[in-house]
Amino acid sequence: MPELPDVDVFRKGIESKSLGRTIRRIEVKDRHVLGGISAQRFRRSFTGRRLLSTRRHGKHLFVETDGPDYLVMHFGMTGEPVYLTDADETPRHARVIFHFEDGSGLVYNCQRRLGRLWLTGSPEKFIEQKHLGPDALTELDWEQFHEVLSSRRGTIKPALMQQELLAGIGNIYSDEILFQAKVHPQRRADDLDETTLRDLYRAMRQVLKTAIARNVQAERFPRSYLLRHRSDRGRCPRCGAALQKAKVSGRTAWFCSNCQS
DNA sequence: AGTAGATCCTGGCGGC
DNA sequence: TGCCGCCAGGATCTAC
Repeated sequence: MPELPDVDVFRKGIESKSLGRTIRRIEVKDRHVLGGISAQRFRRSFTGRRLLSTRRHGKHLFVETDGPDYLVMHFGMTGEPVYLTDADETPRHARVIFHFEDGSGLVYNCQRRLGRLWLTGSPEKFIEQKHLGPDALTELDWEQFHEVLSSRRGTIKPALMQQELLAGIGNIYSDEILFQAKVHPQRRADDLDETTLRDLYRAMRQVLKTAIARNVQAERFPRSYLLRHRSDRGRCPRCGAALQKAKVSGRTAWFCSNCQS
């Protein structure tokens, strides 16, 4: 579930709660979440290091340290950072805990264990190795967006979600963007005319920015957003019709068949 | 080239 | 009440 806006909010949280702190000790409670690195190597790389800056690319978060390695975080479906003061209890699904010298802590919490932590010497190389496309909000301009999608022969929804094409959009926000742009999730990408693609690009930027500005709290989102209504008895906030649910390339897509053509 | 389907993963929920 | 199976969905892999 953590998509681009969620990860950006996580990033800001880490900035304000953990930046500048020095790691005194690292507890790897579940080595399963470490992406192909041993717990020893992971601890050795980051113990004694200070957190210097953060950066987000799509759904990935990079934390720069004063050592040679960046910490890379991906949150899967249920991952989140949790910030501890010395009095706080460890959350239930703590997988890795960074204890800082001032007594505070940063927990990588992840219920379903689909998220991962890595280390990398270079975010650019990491992005390249993972074949991630440009960040949907900060890197993808209209020309690139047009180029990527106007030649796609497949369905629009999975194209928006494909991280190799553009990075950051998942199931929830692809539905929202398509709804705002009034595009049916099952339309072919190369079938959309220039104007519709423009609408889609504009909706993408507007939705992502709004979600970040509202701190990804659904109750603070505009009423006109699909996000607040995607449930079995949900109605379209625009026309009032019952929302439809369909499997589109293996994912549940919510949409309004009246508004989205 | 693109999609479908299985897999990984856990917990909540519907159905019987 | 108790248990089974389904579903959520991000990413990755295989098969077509």
